[in-house]
Amino acid sequence: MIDIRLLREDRDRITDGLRRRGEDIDLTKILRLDEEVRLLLKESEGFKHRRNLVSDEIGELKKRGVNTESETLDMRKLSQKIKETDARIKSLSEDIHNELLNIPNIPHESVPLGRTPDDNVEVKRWGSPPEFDFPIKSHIELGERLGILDFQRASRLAGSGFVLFRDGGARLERSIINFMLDLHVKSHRYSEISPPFIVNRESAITTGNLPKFENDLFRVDDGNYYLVPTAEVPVTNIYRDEIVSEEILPICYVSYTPCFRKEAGSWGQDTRGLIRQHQFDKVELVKFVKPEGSYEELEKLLSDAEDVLKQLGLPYRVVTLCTGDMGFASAKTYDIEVWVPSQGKYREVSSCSNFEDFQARRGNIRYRPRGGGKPRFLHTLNGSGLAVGRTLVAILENYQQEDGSVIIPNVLRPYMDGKEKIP
RNA sequence: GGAGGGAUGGCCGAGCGGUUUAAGGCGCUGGUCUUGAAAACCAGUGAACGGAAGUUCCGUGAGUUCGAAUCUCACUCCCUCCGCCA
Repeated sequence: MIDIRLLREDRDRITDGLRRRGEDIDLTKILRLDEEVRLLLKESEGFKHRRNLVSDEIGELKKRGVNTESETLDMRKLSQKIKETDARIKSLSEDIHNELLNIPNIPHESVPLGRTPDDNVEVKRWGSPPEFDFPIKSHIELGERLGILDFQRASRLAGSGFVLFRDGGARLERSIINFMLDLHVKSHRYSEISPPFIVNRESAITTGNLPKFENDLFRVDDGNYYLVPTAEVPVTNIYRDEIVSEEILPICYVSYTPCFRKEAGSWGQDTRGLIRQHQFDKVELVKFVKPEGSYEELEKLLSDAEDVLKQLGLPYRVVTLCTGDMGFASAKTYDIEVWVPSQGKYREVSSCSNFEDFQARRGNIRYRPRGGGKPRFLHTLNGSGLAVGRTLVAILENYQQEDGSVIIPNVLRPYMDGKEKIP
C-alpha cells in the first residue's frame, strides 16, 4: 500500500511512478475523500471533547443532587450527531482504504522503463547451454518414457494442469526440495518454516494477492480461506500486526510449500508439461529487514537463489524486470531464468523482489528502532529458491543422455541413495 | 460436534456505570550510589490521527446510556472436559 501522507505531500512522485508502470490511475478521488475525512474528524473530535466535559459535569451535579435534565437532553442530541459523523467517517475511510489497496507499488529508480517482457534487461549469464550430439527430448517425453511423470492419469484425478510423479520422479522431486532447504538453512543461514497451506483473506491482502487478483487464487469454504499461491503469503504474515525489535532484524526464512494457482488467462501457454501447473512445489526465501539496507539484502537474496542453480550445474541468466512487467507489490524484481534445451530458451525459475514497505503497510508489520522511538514499517523481500517443478524440468532436459536416461547432478545424489542415473 | 471458563499495556494482573491521566508488580530505559557490577532508591516507559489543543483504542462488531474496560447481543480466538479422528 502506498503511503497516503506521501500522496498528500508529493502527489507528482506517485503519479509519475505509476505512469512508469504504465498505470494511469486518477488520484484526485482519494485525495478528495481524504480531505473530507480529515475535516469530519476535526468536527467529531470537537463534539467528543464537549461530550466528555459535560458528562463529567453531569456526574458532579448528580452527586450534589442537582437536576440535570437540560444538560442530558443536550447531550442526547450531541451523541446522535457524533454517531452520524463517525458513521460517515468510517464509510469514507473504508472507501479510501479500498482505493489504496488497488494501487500498485512505485518502482525503484533503478528499474528499467518498459512495457513488456522484451524490455527486461539481462544482468548476467552463468554457465553455457549444453551441446547435444543427438536429437534431444523434452522433459515430457523423457518423463513419460521413464515412467516418472504421468500427466494423463493426473488429469483423470484432478484435471488438466496437474501431474503425478512416480518412483524416481517422486524421489527426485523430494530430493530437490530437501537439497534446497538444506542449502539455504545450512549454507545461507535461513530458518526453516513449514506454514499452513491455507490462509485467510487478511493474509492474502497483506502480500497484494487480494483484493485485485482474486481470480488467480483457489478459494476454499466460500472465500473465507484460500490455498496458498506461494509460501510468501503465510510466511510474510507471520509478523502481521506486530512490532518486532530491531535486534532480531534481518529475519530470514526459508519455506517449502506446494503452491496453488488458477492460472486463469494463461491459456495457450505451456499447456503441456510441468512448466505451468495448478499445483507445484516451491522453496521460498522471505526476509524482513530494516529499510536502510533492503537493496543490499535483495542482492544477497538473489545470490542465495542463484547458488541453487550453480550447485546443480544448470546454466541460467538473470534479468531485471522492467517497470511494466513487475508484479503488483514489487518495487524491484530480478528473475532468474534457467536454460530449457527443448525450448531453446531461458525460463523463469525464480523471482526475487524487494517490496520495500508496501506489504508491511498492508499487514501493519513494524519494528521498534534500537533505543526506543516510534515504530517504523520494515521492508519485506522474497524470492523463489527455487520453483521445484521447473528445476526438475531443467535437470531432466540438461542432463539427458542419448538413451533417454538422465544423469543425477552430484549434489542430489546423497538424497537419492547415491544413485547416479535415472533409471 | 457438545459442555464450561476466559480475552485488559512488552509480560503478569486489579478494575465490573462517573478524578481511570487504566492500580500494582515484572521487564526495559535513564539517573543516584559504586573502582566496576549487583542490590537499593528516584524518574521515565503502549499505539493511531493531529502543528497543537485534543480525540480514539481494554479480543472484534453492533447496542443501551448524558457518560461504558465495566451493562446487553452477535462473532472471533484461546483454555479445560467429553465425543470423533491422522
